[in-house]
Amino acid sequence: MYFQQPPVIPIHCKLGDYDSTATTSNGTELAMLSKPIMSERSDIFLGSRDTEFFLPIIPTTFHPIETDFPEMRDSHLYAEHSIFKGLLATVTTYHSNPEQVGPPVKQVLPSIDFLMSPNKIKCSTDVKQHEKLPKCRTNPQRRGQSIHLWEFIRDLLLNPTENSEILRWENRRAGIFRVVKSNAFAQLWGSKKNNKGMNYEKLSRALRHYYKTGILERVDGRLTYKFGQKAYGWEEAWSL
DNA sequence: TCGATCTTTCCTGGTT
DNA sequence: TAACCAGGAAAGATCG
Repeated sequence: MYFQQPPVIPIHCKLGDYDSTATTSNGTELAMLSKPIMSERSDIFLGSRDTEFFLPIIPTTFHPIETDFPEMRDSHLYAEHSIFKGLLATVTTYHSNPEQVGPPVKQVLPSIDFLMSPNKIKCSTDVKQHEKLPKCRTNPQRRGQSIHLWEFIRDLLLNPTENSEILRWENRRAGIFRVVKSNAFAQLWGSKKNNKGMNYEKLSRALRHYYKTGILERVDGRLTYKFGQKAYGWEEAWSL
């Protein structure tokens, strides 16, 4: 069963439940789970057993406070909490006794960089959302390496305070960006992929492959690229 | 196991 | 001359 609409999962995540955090461009904090978390129902837990994912740390006022964990298989209940848009991660919810309750339940969660600030959140009933998503290769052994190159670029651009010396927006609204330091850019990608032999020549070739798929578009100017129609998540949150 | 996808690597030739 | 761009070809890695 696959939930097309990303839910907010009302769990009580605390220090020790996650091994790293990320902050979105709008300041939303996310927690990357390091171990399965049991729900208040003993037969269900959220796990990172075969996939990695982030959970948004929702401000209390937006957190759907409930005394019981929602029924994982009840899409109606999930629809009530479907307030995020923009999906990247896949989450598998396991039942502790598969023979008793069936296969894992897969669902999708919002991108770490595509979350809207709480006051910008809009409810959506668009169940087709997930169809726009590319396949997400998630493997715990490849944590941190499964990201696609264009997603890596997008994430760098969405953290301008840390990465403006490497990548910089040329035209934020149009999705045009420029590589400031090509060597540093290639080394950063190489370190991400554990590939010491990466250089800008190779990296740029990979970028040019994106022209065919529509993830990038050609623009004039050296070291300048533009996100294409197939790229998502780079837009400013308030324009959604 | 196999096909699809996404790089990675190497290459030639052209431009800035 | 160095850095970059364009794109073909093939191989590697990973996934479903």
